[in-house]
Amino acid sequence: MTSSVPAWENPKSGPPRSPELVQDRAVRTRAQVLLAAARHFAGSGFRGASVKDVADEAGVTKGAVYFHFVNKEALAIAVVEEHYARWPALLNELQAEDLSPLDTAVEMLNRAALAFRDDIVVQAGARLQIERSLIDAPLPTPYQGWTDLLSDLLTKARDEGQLRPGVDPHAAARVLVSGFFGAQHISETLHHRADLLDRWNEMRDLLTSAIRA
Amino acid sequence: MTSSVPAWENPKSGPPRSPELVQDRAVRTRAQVLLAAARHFAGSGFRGASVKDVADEAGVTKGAVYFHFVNKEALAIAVVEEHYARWPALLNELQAEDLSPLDTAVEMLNRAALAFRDDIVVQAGARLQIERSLIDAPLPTPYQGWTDLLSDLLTKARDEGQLRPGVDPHAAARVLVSGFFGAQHISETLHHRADLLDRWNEMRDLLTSAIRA
Amino acid sequence: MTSSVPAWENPKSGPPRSPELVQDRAVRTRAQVLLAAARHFAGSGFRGASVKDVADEAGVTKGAVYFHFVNKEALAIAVVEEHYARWPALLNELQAEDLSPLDTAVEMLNRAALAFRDDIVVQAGARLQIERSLIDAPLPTPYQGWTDLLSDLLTKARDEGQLRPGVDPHAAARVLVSGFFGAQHISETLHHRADLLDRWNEMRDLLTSAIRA
Amino acid sequence: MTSSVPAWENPKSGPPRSPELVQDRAVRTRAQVLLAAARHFAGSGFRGASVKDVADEAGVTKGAVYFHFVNKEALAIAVVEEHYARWPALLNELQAEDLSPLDTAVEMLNRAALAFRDDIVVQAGARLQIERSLIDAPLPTPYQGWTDLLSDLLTKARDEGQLRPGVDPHAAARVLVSGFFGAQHISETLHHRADLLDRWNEMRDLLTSAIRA
DNA sequence: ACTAACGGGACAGCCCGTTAGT
DNA sequence: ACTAACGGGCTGTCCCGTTAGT
Repeated sequence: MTSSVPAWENPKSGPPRSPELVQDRAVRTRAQVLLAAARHFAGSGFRGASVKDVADEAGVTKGAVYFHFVNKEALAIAVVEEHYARWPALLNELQAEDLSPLDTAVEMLNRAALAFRDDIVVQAGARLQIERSLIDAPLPTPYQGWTDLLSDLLTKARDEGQLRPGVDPHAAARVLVSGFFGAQHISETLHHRADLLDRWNEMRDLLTSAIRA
Repeated sequence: MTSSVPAWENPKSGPPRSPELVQDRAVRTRAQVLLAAARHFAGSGFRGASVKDVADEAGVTKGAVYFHFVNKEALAIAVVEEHYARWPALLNELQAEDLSPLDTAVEMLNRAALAFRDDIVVQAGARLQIERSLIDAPLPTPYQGWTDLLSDLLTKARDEGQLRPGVDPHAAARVLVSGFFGAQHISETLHHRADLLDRWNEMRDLLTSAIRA
Repeated sequence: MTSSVPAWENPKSGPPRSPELVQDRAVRTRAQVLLAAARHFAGSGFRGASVKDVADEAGVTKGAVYFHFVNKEALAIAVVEEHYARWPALLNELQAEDLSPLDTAVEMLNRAALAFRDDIVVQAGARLQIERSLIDAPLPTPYQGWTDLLSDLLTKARDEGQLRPGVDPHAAARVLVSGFFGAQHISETLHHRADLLDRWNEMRDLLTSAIRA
Repeated sequence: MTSSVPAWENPKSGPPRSPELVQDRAVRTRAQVLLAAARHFAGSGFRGASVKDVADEAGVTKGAVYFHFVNKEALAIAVVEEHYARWPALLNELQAEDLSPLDTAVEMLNRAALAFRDDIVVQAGARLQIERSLIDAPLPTPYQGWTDLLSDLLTKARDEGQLRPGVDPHAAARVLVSGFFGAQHISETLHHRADLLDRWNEMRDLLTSAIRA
């Protein structure tokens, strides 16, 4: 009853971004810079965050930042990729729990809501995606991975008779993604995501009542 | 069966701000600047659009811009207020059509979708609201006017028995707003709003199937 | 016996570079900046002279510099054009003296030697031309104007029987230009142009003894 | 009839600087770096060439460059010294051919023209000398070695009656040097030295016709 | 009511040189 | 003998806002 891994954006293996970076101090520095960048990008956006701010918060100089990242855009890309690296990991966890496809889909979003509330890298990635037109570098296409994943799971759900007749799995997937990101964004704008879970629960309950058989 | 005008953000529309602005060249210049600002804010965001860009597109110098607007933030505020001035007008139109409260609510959103697709001022206002944390000036609280309006209409609809039992009008209003803005934003990000109407129709159909009695 | 004006690099009219720039303070500022730029370019070269240095010496800020010149390259171009504006003026003077073509050619170079020794703009232009490969902006082709002018004059001189038989006017013109700039450059490098006139006289005497009939 | 070796700038050529550099990998690395530096200095000048560029082209890291050369200036000095090491070698060759002093002088310059056209180290050295004021390190005085050599040879030529009466050997030497470097520089600027030999032949023919008895 | 001109301050990006590490 | 990593500093550019001038 578990579903196979869908095509997510970043299927290539994890930590060792570049084959070098052998000194362990370096990986620590890089991680610090990345985290500092996430904090500032999340708080001030791409233009609002200066490289010096990031360097200061990371406790290094700009020279060190530019050793690890060729330019500011590369910093943004790294943060966004770190954001996307969260979801395959989360899916792996869930597949161990042996849920139905529909429950897997909903639970993925439940956990994602938690991540959006608590994980600064996830928040930064979301904000950078919103500002992607200001960043002249090719970020991964947003929402696509989520839409594909949910389409896949909902198609399986339909095949197993879990969906109300007449519900198109692909349309439902798009609606779930739009609803999730809309609720998340408005919660962030109005209440710094303090009510994110409540808002998502509201959204989820209404949508599932329309989708579930 | 028509519903009263709700508390919207900007009820103080009316005539031009200062009486001496009635000189016709000045008002024309002001309008040109505002339109140019809308275009650049919509396309490049608040930080990405420079005052010089706006002035050039309006065919005036920066000095002229600063004659009409004390600073860049004032420009943004003016655009956002122009955005919010659209909705009371739209509501007035609809009330002449004598629809039920639920249909009024849905039709408001249908027309708003058209405005988001076609009206540069509406688009600019939406983008500025998304970037509101970058603009250190008090923009009107976003989403609130829409939520209040829809809450009002849905409450009326419930009183008239149009809602499915157990549906909370306030929660449903929040969900509608989140769904609308989520679908709108994703359509803008992925396809420059070309598929906005399709995406909104998908969203609307699923939500109304859960809400309508 | 006077010769017509040859095709120099910059035959377009003089001072009013751009149609605007109406305030007289502005033309003064622009001239100050240009002179300061000439001084620093002559002394430190294109890369060695910073825009801040130039602004400081001109007594303005970088912002003012960038109002008059779009970028550092534009500053260099302006200096070089100012350099080239010297020669048509000089030629005009000489034509009033009714010299033979050959004497006109030689006297042009004599006066140019004085200018290279005393005129900071001429010196700066020469240096920038030497460093032209570092400046990614299209400077006027160097040496060409001088070669064309001298070719023209020497051709006239040959037609009047002033040249030793077998001397090619074009080759002689190229040799004169190379000899002049070589002597000028070495004098600058070794003695800050203190002995420029002596070196040029040496060069000129030897060359004319080979050229003159 | 052969002439003795004149005082050239860099008589202390000889074996490698420090005895422990004889480790073969080190000398190879040093040579690679020097060649890479010559290429970049010739193409981009002293300021335009970055140490990182040089290191990359040499296939090593900046640290390796700084192991062999204390700073960027030392790199430039090494290239210039390598440039000057060419001429004594060339003179030695010529002295085996048993030419007259005047022919030796002219032939030295003929061969030098070939070197300026083909040898990147010679080109780089020439360019660095032109930019010497930007390099705050004491480069050997340029042109002096050539002038001394030619003065010596022309004095001998005069003593042997090869010079036209009234020609000062020292002045003629200075003129030859100026003419050579002027022609070389203009050929480089206008045609990337493609016509260097033609231009030098022109110059040489005119000058020798004025000098030779 | 609007323009030309200017001030001051930031920011991204590089670049030279050094040090920790091997 | 050489590399990976990092520090500090500077420069060109741009941008917001103001003032002199008309």
